[in-house]
Amino acid sequence: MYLEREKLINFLKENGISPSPQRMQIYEYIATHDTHPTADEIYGAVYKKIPSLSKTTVYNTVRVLAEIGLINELTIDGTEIRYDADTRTHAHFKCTQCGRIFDISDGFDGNFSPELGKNELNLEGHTVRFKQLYYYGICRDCRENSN
Amino acid sequence: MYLEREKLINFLKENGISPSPQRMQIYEYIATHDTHPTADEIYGAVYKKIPSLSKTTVYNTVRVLAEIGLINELTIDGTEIRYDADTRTHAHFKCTQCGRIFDISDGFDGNFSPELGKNELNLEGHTVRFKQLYYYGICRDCRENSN
DNA sequence: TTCAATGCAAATTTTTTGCAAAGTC
DNA sequence: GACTTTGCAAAAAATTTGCATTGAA
Repeated sequence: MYLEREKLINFLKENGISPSPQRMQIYEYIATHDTHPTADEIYGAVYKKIPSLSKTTVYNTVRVLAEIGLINELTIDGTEIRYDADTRTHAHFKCTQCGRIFDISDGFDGNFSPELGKNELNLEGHTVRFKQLYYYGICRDCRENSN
Repeated sequence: MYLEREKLINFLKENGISPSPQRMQIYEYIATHDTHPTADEIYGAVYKKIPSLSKTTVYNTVRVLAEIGLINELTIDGTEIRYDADTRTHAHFKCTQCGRIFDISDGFDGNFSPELGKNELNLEGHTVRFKQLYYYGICRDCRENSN
């Protein structure tokens, strides 16, 4: 589902950016954690492997990775940006109690077109490049724990 | 579509919060501007009518208004929260060129259930209270101006 | 006079910017 | 050697917090 090392290196090179250890590790961390980490969380984890890492590099890298479409930015929170290496269109659910963000494979009505993101669409005269669907509520765990 | 003065006062009182001039003006500003203003923009505008206004009061007020459901928070941007007094479920389109945010009356596929927000829904075991659909792209004006 | 609401100042959090040092082709 | 990438430090932007003052019932 996510790019493996070989393909990642090629994809980066095709887009004119070099596969530095920092970039490889940052992408790998995002791709292997479905927690939709923030820049700070990415930094905290990758720092253990590359102690010289700076937050500036994390911010630079996630911007570059988002620009070439390797990851998506999630703005489900108003005050921090989260990153997702699963670039197939899917929705997200945020539990307002525990704060966790869950992937939702499809809109609840079965109509959250999974093909968007590849094709441009026209919406009331505007050209759509991308969309995000966010749900908010109480997750299963929090609901059951409160019983 | 938006609460007029009388109803606003009653609604605030019903929810145990007093209809102070600050709260009235802040709600009125959001309700009469479809620009989805940020706290800073609200402050800049309401400050002209209430020069003693502080940003803390703006932040306090928008939190309270959101809690009682008078306004919605938009997190279409990752780094700032915008406010919308139209609490009917509808989508938003953000132009990545000019930065403006447009109301979209309905999802492009006609299936963005307008009744959500009133009824709770179950989604893969989680309890949904609220949802937001955000589109990103180039607005009509920007597209035509670039020709 | 009690409690809620406001406002100032400082602190916190997230992200961005300027620039020098290090690495790459 | 030119160009890219990194990392530090400082700045900027958005939001929150502590607390004293004001205002209303």
